[in-house]
Amino acid sequence: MAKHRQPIANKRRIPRQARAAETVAAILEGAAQVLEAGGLAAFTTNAVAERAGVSIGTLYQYFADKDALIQAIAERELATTLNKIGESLRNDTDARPEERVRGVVRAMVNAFGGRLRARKAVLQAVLSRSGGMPFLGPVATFIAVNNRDALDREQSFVLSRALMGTIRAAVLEEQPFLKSRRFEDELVRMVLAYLATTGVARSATRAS
Amino acid sequence: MAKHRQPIANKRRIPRQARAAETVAAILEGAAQVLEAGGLAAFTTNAVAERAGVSIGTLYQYFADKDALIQAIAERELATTLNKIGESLRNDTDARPEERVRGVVRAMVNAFGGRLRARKAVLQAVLSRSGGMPFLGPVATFIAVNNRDALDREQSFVLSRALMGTIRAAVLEEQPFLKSRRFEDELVRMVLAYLATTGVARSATRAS
Amino acid sequence: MAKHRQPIANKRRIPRQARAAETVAAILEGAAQVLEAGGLAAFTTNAVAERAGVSIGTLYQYFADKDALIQAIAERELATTLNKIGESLRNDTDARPEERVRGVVRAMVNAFGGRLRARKAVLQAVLSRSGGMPFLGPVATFIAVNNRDALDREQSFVLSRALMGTIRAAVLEEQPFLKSRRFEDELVRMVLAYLATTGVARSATRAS
Amino acid sequence: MAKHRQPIANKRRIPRQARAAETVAAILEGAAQVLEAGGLAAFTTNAVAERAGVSIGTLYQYFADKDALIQAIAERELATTLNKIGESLRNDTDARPEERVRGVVRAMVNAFGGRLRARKAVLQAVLSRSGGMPFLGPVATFIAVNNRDALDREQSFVLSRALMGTIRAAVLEEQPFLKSRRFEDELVRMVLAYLATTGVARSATRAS
DNA sequence: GATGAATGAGTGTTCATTCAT
DNA sequence: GATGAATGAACACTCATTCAT
Repeated sequence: MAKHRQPIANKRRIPRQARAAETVAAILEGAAQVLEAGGLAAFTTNAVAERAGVSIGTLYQYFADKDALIQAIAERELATTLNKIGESLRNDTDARPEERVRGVVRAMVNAFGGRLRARKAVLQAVLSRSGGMPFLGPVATFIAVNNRDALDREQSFVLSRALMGTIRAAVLEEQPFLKSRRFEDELVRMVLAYLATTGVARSATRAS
Repeated sequence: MAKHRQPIANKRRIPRQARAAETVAAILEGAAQVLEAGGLAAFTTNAVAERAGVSIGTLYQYFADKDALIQAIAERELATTLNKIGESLRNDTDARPEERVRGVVRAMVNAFGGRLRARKAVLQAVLSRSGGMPFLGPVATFIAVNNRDALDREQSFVLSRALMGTIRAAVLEEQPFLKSRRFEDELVRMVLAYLATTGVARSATRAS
Repeated sequence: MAKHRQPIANKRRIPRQARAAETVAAILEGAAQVLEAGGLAAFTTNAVAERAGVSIGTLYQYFADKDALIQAIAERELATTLNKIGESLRNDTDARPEERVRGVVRAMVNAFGGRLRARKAVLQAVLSRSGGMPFLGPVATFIAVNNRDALDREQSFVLSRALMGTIRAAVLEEQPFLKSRRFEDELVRMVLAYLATTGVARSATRAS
Repeated sequence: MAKHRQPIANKRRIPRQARAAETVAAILEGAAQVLEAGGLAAFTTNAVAERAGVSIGTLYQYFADKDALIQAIAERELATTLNKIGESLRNDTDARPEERVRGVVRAMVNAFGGRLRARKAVLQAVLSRSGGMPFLGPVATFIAVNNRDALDREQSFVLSRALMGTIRAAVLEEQPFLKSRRFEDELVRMVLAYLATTGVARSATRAS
C-alpha cells in the first residue's frame, strides 16, 4: 500500500490519475466485502462491481479478468501482512528470540484483521486457481532471512509451511481458538523447538 | 420449474450387485483421471462420466450430486492414507518413538506420492467446497492417540496441521524434494521437537 | 372397475391373469398415492413404480408410456364418478327434478372428495397434456340424456362445463366450502335456473 | 455446487431504458409465439429466447426464472381482458342488464379470440404450476361489483367460475362454436338465469 | 473513460424409456 | 414375465466477458 507497488493489471490501463486509484481501491474493497459476506460462492465479477459501486465495464478496465482480481486481493493482503511482520521485526530488534518469533506469529494470525470469512475465501480462491500458494515464498524468506544462519531449502520450507499451514488450517476450519493466546503459545513453541533442533542438527552436520 | 424438486428418495441407490460396484469403481477411477489430467477446472460431472465410460445418468444413480462425488474421492484417499498409517503403527509396535513417527510421516508422504495432480486437485476441491479439511481429524487422532499422554486440543491441532500442512504445501507447490529422505528427516525432526517441548510443558510427562 | 372395461394399454400386454390385474391395480394405486403425496411434480414413472412395489420395467409392461398411465388414472376416476352419478339417478327415479339434480351435483362434488391433492393433480396432468378434458363428454351426456328434451350441443356444453368447471375450480383453488351445503345449494340453483330458461328458449324456438 | 446459490439480488433488473423495454416486449412476444406454435411442450426458456431474438442470458436478465416468465404472460393476458371488460362496462353504463352481461361475456370470449393455442397453453401453464387460477379473482370481483347487491362468497364464486370455466373449457377443447352468437347467447342466458334466482333469494333486488 | 445491456458457452441435474440378464 | 442398471436427450440457469452508446 505504502510504496505503491502498482499492484494490478498487466494488460489493462495503469492507473495514473487519483480518480483511477480510488476506483481501484473501491473495487478491491468491494471484493473483500463480497468475500466476507458470501464467501467464494458469491464472488462474481458482477457482484463485486455492484458492491464497489462501479459498473462491470469499469471493473474490467482495471482488471484483465477475474483471476487478476483475486491476485490483486491476495497480493494486497500479503503486502499488509509482510508489512506487519517487517514492522514487528524492526521494533523488536534486540528482543529475545522468543519475542521476535511471537511478533511474527501474531502478525500472521492477525493478517486480514477481522474479515475471517474473506481471508478464508481468498485462501480458497488462490488455492483453487493457481494451485500453489505463491505468496508464501516471501513469508518464508522473511523467516529465513531473520535467522542468523540461513536455513537450507528444506528447512526453510518446513518451517514456513508448518507455521503458515497451521494458521491456514485454523482459518479454513474456522477454529474458535484462532486468536487465542493458547494457540499463539503453541505456534511459538513449535517454531522455537524446530529452530532449536535445526541449529543442533546443523552444528552436528558441519562437524561431520 | 421448481428449481429443485425433492426426489422421492434423496439417498442414491446403494450398490448391491457386483455390476453396480464395478460401475462405482469406474466412476471413481474416471474422476481421479479427470482430476489428474485437467485439474479441478476440468472436473465436470459430464467429463467424469465420459472418462469413466458411463452415461451421465448412471453417474447420478450413484452420486447424489457433484459434491457427493468429491466427498467420495476424498474419503477414498483418506481411507488409503489412514490404512497405511495404521499399518505402519501396527508394525512398529515396539520401535523407538522416532521410528514410529518416521513411519507415519512416510505413510503420509507416500499417500500423496502417486497421482500428484489428482491428489492436488482433490485437496483443492475439498478445500474449495466444504472449507475445512474434515478428513484431517482422523489423522490428528491417530497422532494424538499414539502419544501416551493425550495432547490437548490446541496441541493436537498444531501438531497434525503442521505436519499435514507442510506435506500438503509440498504437494500443491509440486516441490521436487517431496519424497526425498532429506525432507522426511526434517518432518520427523519437527514432530519430535514439538512433542518434546510439549512434554516439557506438562511436567507429568517428564516423570514417565 | 365393475365391468372391466379393459382400462389401459393399447400396445402393451393386455392383462389376462389375475396376477397381472393385481399388478395393474397396484400401479394405479401407487400412482394415486404419489400424486396425493407430492402432487404433479413428484409424479415420475420411477416414483410410481417404487411406490407400487414393482420395478419400472414392469410398469412399462402394462403402460405404454407416462401418458397412458395418466390416462388410466383419469379414466378410473371418471368411471367412479359416472358410477356414482348413474347410481344416484337410478335411485331417484321418480324424485322431483331438483332432487335428481342435487343427487348428480353431490355425486360430482364427492367424486372429488377424497384424496383432494391427487385429484387436483390428475386434473392438472390431464389438462397439461392432452389439453382437453375429454372425460367430461360422458358427464355431459349423462346430464343431457336425463332431461326429457335433449339439449342441443351448445346448451349441453354450457350446462356440463359450467357445473363441472365450477366444481373443478373449487378443487383446484382448494376452496374450503367445497363440500358445504351452501355450495351445493348454489350449484343446484344454477343448474335448475339454466335448465328452466333453456326450456323456455326452446319452446320459443320451436314455435318460430 | 451449491445447488442454487442465492444471487446477490434476487429481483431481476427493472428495465429503465427504452432499449430494455423493447427487449422485454420482444421476449414476451417470443414467448407468445412459441406457445402458439408448439404449445406448452415447446415452451422452453431457450426456445423463447431464440424466437425472441435475444440470448438466453438476456432473457434471464429480465425474468428471474421460467415461472416468472409464465406469470408475466398470464398477467399481460389478464390485463388485456380486464381492460376490455372494464371498457365494455363503462360504455354500457345505462344499458339493460342483459346488455351489460353480454358485453362482459363478449369481452371474455374475445379475450381468448386471437392466438387460441397460445392462450390455451397459458391456461395450461398457469393451471399446471400455481394450481389455482389466481387471475380469476379480479374477474369475479368485476362481476360481483357490478351487481348492485354484492353476492355472497359462494354465489360470487359460482357465477364467476361457471362463466369462466365454460369459456375456458371451450378454449381448451377447441370447440368450433367458441365465438358463435349461439354460444354467447347461452352464456348470457346462464348468467342472467342464475342472477335472477339469486336475486329472488334476496328480495331487495327485485324492487330496484 | 464509464456504462450496463447483451452474450452464449458451459454446467449440473432430471427422468422417461430400454434391454440384457 | 420381471427386474433395475443404464441411457442420454433435454432443460433451466449462471456468469465471465464484450462492445455499442
